[in-house]
Amino acid sequence: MADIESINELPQVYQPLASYILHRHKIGHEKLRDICSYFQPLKAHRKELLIDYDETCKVYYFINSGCLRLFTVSSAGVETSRYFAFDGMFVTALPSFIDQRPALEYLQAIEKSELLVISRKDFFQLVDTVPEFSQIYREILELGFVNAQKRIYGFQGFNALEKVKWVIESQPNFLLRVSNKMAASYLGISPSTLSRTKSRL
Amino acid sequence: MADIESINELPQVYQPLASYILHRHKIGHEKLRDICSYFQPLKAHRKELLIDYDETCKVYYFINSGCLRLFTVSSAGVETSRYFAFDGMFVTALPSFIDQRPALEYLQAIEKSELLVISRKDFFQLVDTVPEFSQIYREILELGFVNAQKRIYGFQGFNALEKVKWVIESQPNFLLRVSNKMAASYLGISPSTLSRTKSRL
DNA sequence: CGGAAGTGTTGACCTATGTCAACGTTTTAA
DNA sequence: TTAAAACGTTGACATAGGTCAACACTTCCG
Repeated sequence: MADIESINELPQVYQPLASYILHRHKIGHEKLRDICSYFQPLKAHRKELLIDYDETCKVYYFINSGCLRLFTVSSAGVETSRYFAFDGMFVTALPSFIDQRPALEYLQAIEKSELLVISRKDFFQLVDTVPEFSQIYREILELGFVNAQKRIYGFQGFNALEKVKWVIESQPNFLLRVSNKMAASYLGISPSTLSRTKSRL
Repeated sequence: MADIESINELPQVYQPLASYILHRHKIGHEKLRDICSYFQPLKAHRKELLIDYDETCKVYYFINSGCLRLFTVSSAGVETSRYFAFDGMFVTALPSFIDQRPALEYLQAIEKSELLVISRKDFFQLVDTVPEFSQIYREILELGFVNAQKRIYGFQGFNALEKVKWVIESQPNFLLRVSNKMAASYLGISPSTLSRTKSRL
């Protein structure tokens, strides 16, 4: 049980990440420590903007606790929520992170959050030198892809009621954790309609 | 220019794939030949089903020429088109391919198509043994993820006119190559609305 | 503690888009 | 080659859901 013990040797702040990795891969605690050493703890307060619209994204975030949201604002000033990431998940403005072009979206903490940050340079160095981490990145991409697909297909031709049922089904805590307004902008319906729909469940 | 010449040494049927790889990576022609050797040519006729709903997907396709479509059919019998892949693109029922569970979608050739097929086993063997191919898989996933995101955000809150403009902008040949009915089911609008919208452009 | 700002809910009304049907044209397949 | 099926377009009509406004409740912050 060396791997399990090795979690406890690590500083508290790395335990969610260590747990994330060990949950997916057999990995020695040396390597685990090494991976963790590239991540810096960071606290973000409610509503803090982590990536701005024109910014090129240079880091990846892991969420120890809290919630981050990716969103855009249309020319008419309407916010559209793209994605919500919760405790124990990786998140960044991925297209910008990959291509090093302006994000064209915002990344924001919507609750007080405790994060780990890794620079893009270190991230890809881990990807290129640690097979287990390369595998983790692959899994993040696979999961991201599959989730994006699910979202498209979950929405395609669905009416408001079906969308709400779908989100309750696929992310049971979502409506409890996220404000109606943000949830509505995620589901692509108006707050009024979301409110009316929930009352009819 | 050994790499360029090496394309011409390969059988005709592998040239689009070789071109795809060389376009993205420096790679010796030995390795290139080796990669190609895992792919088998396959012809598909118009409307041929390559993956069925309950089937677990065991292969990846590369399209030499033609067009493949991923779609589902609702309980009410309504088809929803999920994705169209054209010449020079990789495509499969990815969630099923990754997790080896039933596809829950159909993969169909909508034109007479010339394909290359690689088995899942060989695919992942290449991923695990050829760094360039691992990189290619990563790029497929990244692109797939980014495209899926673009599609979500391209659709979020857009009306019919905006969706049509968006698809013309992001995939100029799409409406020329795909029937109105399928295009409509991809855009999440009715064929009537698509027809009316196009006449108003 | 108290005023201000933000949020959720609900009603009234309006509009974009869906449904259905008719019709001519194109494609399919024997 | 031709009959049958599928498709694209268009009109008439129905409706889900958007917008806007009012109001109560909660949260924020000086």
